[in-house]
Amino acid sequence: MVTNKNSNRKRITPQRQVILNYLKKADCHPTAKEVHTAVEEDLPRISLGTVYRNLKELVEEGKIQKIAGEEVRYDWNNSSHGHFICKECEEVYDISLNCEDLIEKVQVGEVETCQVYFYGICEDCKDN
Amino acid sequence: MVTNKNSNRKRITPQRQVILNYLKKADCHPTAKEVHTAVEEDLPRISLGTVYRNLKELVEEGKIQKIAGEEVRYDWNNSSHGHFICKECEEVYDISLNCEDLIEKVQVGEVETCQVYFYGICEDCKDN
DNA sequence: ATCGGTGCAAATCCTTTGCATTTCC
DNA sequence: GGAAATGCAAAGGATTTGCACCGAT
Repeated sequence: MVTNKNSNRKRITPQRQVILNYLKKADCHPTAKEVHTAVEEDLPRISLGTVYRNLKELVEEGKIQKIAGEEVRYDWNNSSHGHFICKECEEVYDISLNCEDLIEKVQVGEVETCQVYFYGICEDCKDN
Repeated sequence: MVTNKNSNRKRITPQRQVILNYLKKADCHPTAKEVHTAVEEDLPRISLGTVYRNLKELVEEGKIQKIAGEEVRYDWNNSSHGHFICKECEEVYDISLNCEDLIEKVQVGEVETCQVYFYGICEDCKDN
């Protein structure tokens, strides 16, 4: 089930490439639909289904992160960080933190990825 | 937006009561559908829509937690803790940890709730 | 020629919602 | 009595999937 390096099963398609590149450059946390809209500029014929398929695989490969807030969003940057999600405007902010300390506490299994979510009202919304 | 003690707007219905009691007693992390199936024993006519409505309100009141893993699950226990989610069997384990330390790092807004997820393979699955 | 990936559209699944009815204060 | 909650069924939205076709090895 694990991808075998010797097998040339997985292809790097332009679609996959464009999606990953977009997520790398984007300093936001787009939804699948937003990714689709964005990559359509480069690949006008790309379908939403393909975007979903590629996002799923990129997550499984660990190249991107899936953020499960009120809406599902995606994030490049597999470095250790959390997310603050504003209940008001639904904006997502990156929060740098060290997950290693947390992972140490886990005994029930081997941790592959760690995600931290903070929910609240962001400063911008509080000021209004 | 905060529930006003003087207003008698919110009713404590048997449905709400049964749902909350079930979550309190259950030492698992049920999905909405599982909650529905469970409470049907006490309230045979309860609808899935009502379960969703009540779960949503209980989350907003802070009485229960919504766990957004691969599937959405619910959890009583508002004490500070995280969840380990097994990629293989999808079992959810409680991980006790102190969120306060994490919350201190957040500058972008006031944190109301904090959730920590660990993904990996649990010991049970690894042994097989 | 083959086999994985794609586009398209239909199907599926989860959750929300409208509305008539019931329930509780 | 009247607001709020319910049950039911329909609607909505996000994601997945089946299938014929395309493209790279």
